[in-house]
Amino acid sequence: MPHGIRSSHAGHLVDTSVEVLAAVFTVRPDAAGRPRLHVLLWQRAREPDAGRWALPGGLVLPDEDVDASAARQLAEKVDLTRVTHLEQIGVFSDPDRMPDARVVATGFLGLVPLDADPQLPEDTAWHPVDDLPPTALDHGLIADRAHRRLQAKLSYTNIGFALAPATFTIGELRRVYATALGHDVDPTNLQRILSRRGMLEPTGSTAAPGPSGGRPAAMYRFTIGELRVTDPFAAFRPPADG
Amino acid sequence: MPHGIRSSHAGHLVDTSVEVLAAVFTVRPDAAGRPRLHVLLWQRAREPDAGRWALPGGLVLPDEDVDASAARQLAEKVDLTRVTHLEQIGVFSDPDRMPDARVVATGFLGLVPLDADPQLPEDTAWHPVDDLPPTALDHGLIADRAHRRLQAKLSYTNIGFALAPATFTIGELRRVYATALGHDVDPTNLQRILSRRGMLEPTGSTAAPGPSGGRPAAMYRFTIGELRVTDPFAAFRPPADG
DNA sequence: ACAAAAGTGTTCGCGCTACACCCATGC
DNA sequence: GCATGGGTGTAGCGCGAACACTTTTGT
Repeated sequence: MPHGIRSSHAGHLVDTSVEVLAAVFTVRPDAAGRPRLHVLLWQRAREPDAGRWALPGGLVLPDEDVDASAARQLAEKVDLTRVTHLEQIGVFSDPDRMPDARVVATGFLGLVPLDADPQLPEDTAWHPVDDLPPTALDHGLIADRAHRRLQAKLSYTNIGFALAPATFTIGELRRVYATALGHDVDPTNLQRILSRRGMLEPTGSTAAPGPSGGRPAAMYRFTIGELRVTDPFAAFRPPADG
Repeated sequence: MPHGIRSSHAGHLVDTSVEVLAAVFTVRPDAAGRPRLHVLLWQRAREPDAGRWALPGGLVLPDEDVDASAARQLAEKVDLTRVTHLEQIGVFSDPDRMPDARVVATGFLGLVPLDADPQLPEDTAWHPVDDLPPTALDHGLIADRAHRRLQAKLSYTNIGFALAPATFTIGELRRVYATALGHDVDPTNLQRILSRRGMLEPTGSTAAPGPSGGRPAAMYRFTIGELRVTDPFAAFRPPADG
């Protein structure tokens, strides 16, 4: 097929370029010390939308695909190396999403575990998802879509592994799930559902109790370190025998 | 930000261009008269991959987003106007997916109802999904991903509306679901599941019985003509009261 | 009457929620 | 002992699969 677009649009010459933008989520304590779901944003210094907060990302290079590009730019630009999950959310391609340039963006959902502590650049910070500052361009929309994808996948996949620390107690895992979902989660059921699905494994060791005592909690880890669909069909399953 | 990529790759000058490719499915009888799930393909006349079968699509124009572009190209190039559902599947961006040009493709899942009868161009035809001819480039991969997305969504959304005719009997709808899923479906359960979810509505009229008799079937239609998630959460539902 | 096709009723099992109850530790 | 937090047991229920049974037509 063709060798690129170069045509007139609204009066000036336009190339189509391709960028990636990642909404990277993690669970960590907010200013008040309560666990919240946060997104990584950096504050734009230049127009368009100078001063507003943007998702990390940038142009895709000629020798990389969009997935590799997203991983690379998170590592290079905001020093995120422990991105435990990264998946495409969709293409954002409104012709007017950026002024004076045609840039088609691939949006990503990224996840960073609770026990990672990346050194963020000066202009970069975690922001609670339910209290975002003014966002640049369509980045708020992308973050919202990614957030909803995360919430949905917590139910029918093992995606929690990517938010949880390497090992954890059921109570800690409960707080991660409750924070990401935005509502309380019963630790009993969390235990049993993930165990039945074969996603949870005791490490054998136990955590030290708090200052006021309490039974020491058993430590667990996820058995699988990549996304799996654990609950594929609700209705219209294939019949029992062949 | 930027004004397009123009850089050296593997020795020659490359622009990044953006195309859409749609895997459009429909249920219709095959040569032997049995209902099968088909994909729309056209046979390439030129290199690369001349003679192989390709998904319909093409370059995105400067003043349209990718979704509008996919709809437009299906209407213009293969005369598909009754595309009842069209959704993004993902971005296919391997740097070497096309020789001598950098083209990033957005893949789509498209659906055409059973009672549509588009006039296809000469080089274009429906092909059974489980018996595809040699496909061009990565188009087979895109079709496969779209097919799996369709199968998954039949379970937890109302996406069947986009494959079914405007009105139908439960038996006809059963054949549509069974064909798209690749296994038999119990008409009793199909009825009740879709009815409980509020997706099905009797028209009041009935279909004429076959030549050998039988109780005349009631006609139904889908209540909603766009995609809805009807079965959102399996596990970790929000608690009953606030 | 009989065959054919549609629709209804019923049983069963599984998975998830909710909640009561039992266990282990620090003070 | 008692408070604190972790883990176990269990009842209930909603949903879906499977299948027997009834209804309505044509021959």
